[in-house]
Amino acid sequence: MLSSAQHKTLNFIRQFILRHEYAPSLAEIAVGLGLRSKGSLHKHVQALARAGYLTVQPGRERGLRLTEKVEAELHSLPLLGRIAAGRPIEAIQGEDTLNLMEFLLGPERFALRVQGDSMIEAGILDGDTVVIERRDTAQNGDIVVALIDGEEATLKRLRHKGRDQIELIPANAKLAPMLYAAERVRIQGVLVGQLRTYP
Amino acid sequence: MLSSAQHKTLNFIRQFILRHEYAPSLAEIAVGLGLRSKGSLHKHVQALARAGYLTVQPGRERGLRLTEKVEAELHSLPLLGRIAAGRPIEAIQGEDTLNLMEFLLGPERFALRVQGDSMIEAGILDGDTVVIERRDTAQNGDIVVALIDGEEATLKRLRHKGRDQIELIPANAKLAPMLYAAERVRIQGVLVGQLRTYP
DNA sequence: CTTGATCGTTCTCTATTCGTTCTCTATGCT
DNA sequence: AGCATAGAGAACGAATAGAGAACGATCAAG
Repeated sequence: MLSSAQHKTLNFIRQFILRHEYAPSLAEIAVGLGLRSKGSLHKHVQALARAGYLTVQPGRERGLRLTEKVEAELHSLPLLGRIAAGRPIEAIQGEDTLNLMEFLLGPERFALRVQGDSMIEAGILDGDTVVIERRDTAQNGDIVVALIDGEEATLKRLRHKGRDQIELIPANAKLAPMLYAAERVRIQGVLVGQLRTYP
Repeated sequence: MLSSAQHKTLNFIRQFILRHEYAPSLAEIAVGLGLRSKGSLHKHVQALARAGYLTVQPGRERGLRLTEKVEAELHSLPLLGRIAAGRPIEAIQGEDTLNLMEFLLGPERFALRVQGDSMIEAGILDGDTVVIERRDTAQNGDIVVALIDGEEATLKRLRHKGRDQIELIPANAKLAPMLYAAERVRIQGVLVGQLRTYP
């Protein structure tokens, strides 16, 4: 495992390479990390090379290369910034890496694969994977996994109607909301995350 | 069996590693647990090591490591199955855990936060995070990060029109496709993944 | 080929962080 | 009471990080 300083160094290098398409010099890393000398930096880089995260071409200027191991073993991706139509990618200040684990993992969470188009207008498509946090209550507007009559499970937006009715609302204009007596509906969990891969 | 204090200690260490990708120091654990000294913590850590939950590299700073078994739990979610309207959750045979790292991480990938609604009909909403794989070519139908005139970056679906024109197509009926001379458009990467969290 | 700026490498020195160990005290349980 | 467990606090030495300077290699421009 990497020390704190090594970790920061590696992340900076990763991000620099993605932005510039060439490796940073030691001095540039030092500036980027707020250091005033590159003596110790050299040690960190060597340690990273020894640990297999990058290769150095000794003596060569900007001779750092990332290994494939990096992304596979770190849990994070460089977060380059914000993209909006019509503007260049802007850096998001204060955030530079996205820790996927922290982003989606947690106690009492599980994943489900979504089938069907009933939540399509909420941006949840057929084939997406959703992350659910196990909970037996939810608030109006939450998207929940609900079990109806102990038989049918479904992913819908929830609304409490009065004291003892529950409405499950699909996000699809073609489908109608469904109204149930509260005792027929058991909430199994609340949607907390979602992910999708593209082929 | 772990004592209450040991359990809290282990949980904190797991959380810390999840967030930082390196181990906490004893002092950091102490702060995290609300302790004012690290004397007894040392005992707990040793006990956890003896019980097989983690290993310590004696003397080394931040020398705590989670055991493989503990770490594997940390990287994945249980994948309970498939959910569709009108049926109970069905197990997906052959798959029972979802390893987030394999799912979205990979070499030459980075993340961007999406701003705007131009891809809303593709299920990409304002505020979503997209995972981009760096590539300079793409196929028809791919969703790409394209740099126009070296100035504007945008996330759109790509279509080659003839030999030297490129069309960038938003997924929003309110917006029109844009046609550019091929040399004005540089492809920076291709969309390979997407994630979203719900509050 | 020569030149000069850039860059990697190495070394020494210093400050800080950190693990480890002890002692002492407080608390809960049988 | 007796015992096990937990925490406070201090002290020590080891590990680590950083500053700063010096040197020689690298590389692009003339």
